Amino acid sequence: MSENIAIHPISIDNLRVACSTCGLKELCLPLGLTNEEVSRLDSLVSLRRPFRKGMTAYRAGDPFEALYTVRIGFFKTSVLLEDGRDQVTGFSMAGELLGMDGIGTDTHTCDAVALEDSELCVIPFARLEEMSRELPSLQSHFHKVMSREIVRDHGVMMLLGSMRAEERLAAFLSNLSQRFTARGYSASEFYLRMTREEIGSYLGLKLETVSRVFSKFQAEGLITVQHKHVRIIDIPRLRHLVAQRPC
Amino acid sequence: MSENIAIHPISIDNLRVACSTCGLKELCLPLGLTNEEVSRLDSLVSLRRPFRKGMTAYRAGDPFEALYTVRIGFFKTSVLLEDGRDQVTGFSMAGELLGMDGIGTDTHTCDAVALEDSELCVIPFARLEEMSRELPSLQSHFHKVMSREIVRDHGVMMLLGSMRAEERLAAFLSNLSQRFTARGYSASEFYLRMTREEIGSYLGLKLETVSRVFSKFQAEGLITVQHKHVRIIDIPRLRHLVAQRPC
DNA sequence: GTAGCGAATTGATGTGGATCAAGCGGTACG
DNA sequence: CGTACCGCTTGATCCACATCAATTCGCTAC
Repeated sequence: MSENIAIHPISIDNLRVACSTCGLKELCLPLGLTNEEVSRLDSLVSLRRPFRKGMTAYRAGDPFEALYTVRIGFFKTSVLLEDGRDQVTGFSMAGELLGMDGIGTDTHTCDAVALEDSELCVIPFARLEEMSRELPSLQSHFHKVMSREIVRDHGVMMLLGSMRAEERLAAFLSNLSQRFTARGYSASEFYLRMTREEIGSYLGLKLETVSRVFSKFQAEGLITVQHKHVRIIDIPRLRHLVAQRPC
Repeated sequence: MSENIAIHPISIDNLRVACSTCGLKELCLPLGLTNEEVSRLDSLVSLRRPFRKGMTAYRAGDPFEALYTVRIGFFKTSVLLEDGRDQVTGFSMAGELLGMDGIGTDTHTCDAVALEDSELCVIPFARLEEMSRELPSLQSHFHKVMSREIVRDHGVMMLLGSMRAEERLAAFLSNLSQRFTARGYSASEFYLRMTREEIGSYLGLKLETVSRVFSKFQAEGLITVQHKHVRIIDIPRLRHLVAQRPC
């Protein structure tokens, strides 16, 4: 790609990534680094890849080479059972790190699929390890990101293991709302990028149940839903629904 | 406890840890390091702490300072919901790393409780990060361990989100069997350290259901169970039960 | 020994969410 | 412009697991 730099300024812009000028700096890998450190990251994160809706960033079984951060768009990750059942393990939005499942065995163990037209920054993992040996704050931040992924997974286990359908969906909506807020979007109004079936898979419910609970929440004046468009009317009450006593 | 060090030589022996002479070298943090590197670890992992059954290594909310590896014994980790419901997120046995949940926020997010008299090695985290900047193979191995924890969590999500009770218990037993094998114990015969209720919490089932499925497996000649003692009669068939078509 | 208690088993009954089924709205495409 | 298909909603029925309840087992204490 470097041969284009001098020739096509526009595609340069597309391919050249600079963490130092990226709007996601505060959410993404550079978090907590000094300006000087961030500019060193620029040499590490040198490639950006576009994905059309439905395209796969990596699949279970693919050799692991790089981590990815979501620059634009929305991804789901899912694991497969031999018999075809699959389980959505997460949804990733701007600034979030993708691909950490591959580090342990040098092979990816899940699929990452774009839920809308998206763009990922590519972070060659060997170089990330190298650089994090030199930049303690990068090392520290990377460890924190992995740890938070573990904690998030524990939250999902809690949800799947001991919450009822309504609590699960309330937790899901409330989590999305928080993450949109952190990105400067509305806390109360957003478009779902995933289908009812994908939500259901993530929450351990069937799509019909997801749909019914949406309708119930709407009937109770908690939210309005029209297809993918959700508006949360009463955020405190939604939060309160999570972790309610079983009756 | 430190006031005893100079006084009772025996307790010194108890407290001094040497990875280089530890039988768990092949399972634990030193995995993949050269002898020379392992001896550098000895200075890092300088403390061993005993726990009686029921004691807590750390609780949600505790400040995070160190990781732990299980030297002897068995731990469970669990997260709590405000209303008192709790979810067992994992069981840890010899050589496994504990406490990674705390890295992300410098605060532990779950409880770790000894299920039998146990011993943990203490790994001050700041020093682990320091040393892993100097020893690439330690860094790499630590990243792999964290990644595998994420992958394991995905497996549990799969289990909780899309398996039936029998598949869950079969997966659980088969996983225990594998881990005991890796530690040189029998693959087919072992003692459960946890109660039916703890198994149930981990698997998203009630203790009565766990008990019933145990009985059913026994009636089918798959295993024998007597309280905590389990003997797997037909390991291939047990494996086959996991990820069976839904009917 | 036996009293007391927590863990486990087993049976009877209840229910939350799955499954099956029908219909609708939106949209891609010939 | 109509047709086909996908995603979603909603209703009727079913069933896997939860819940409630009664014993039993095995351990610890005294």
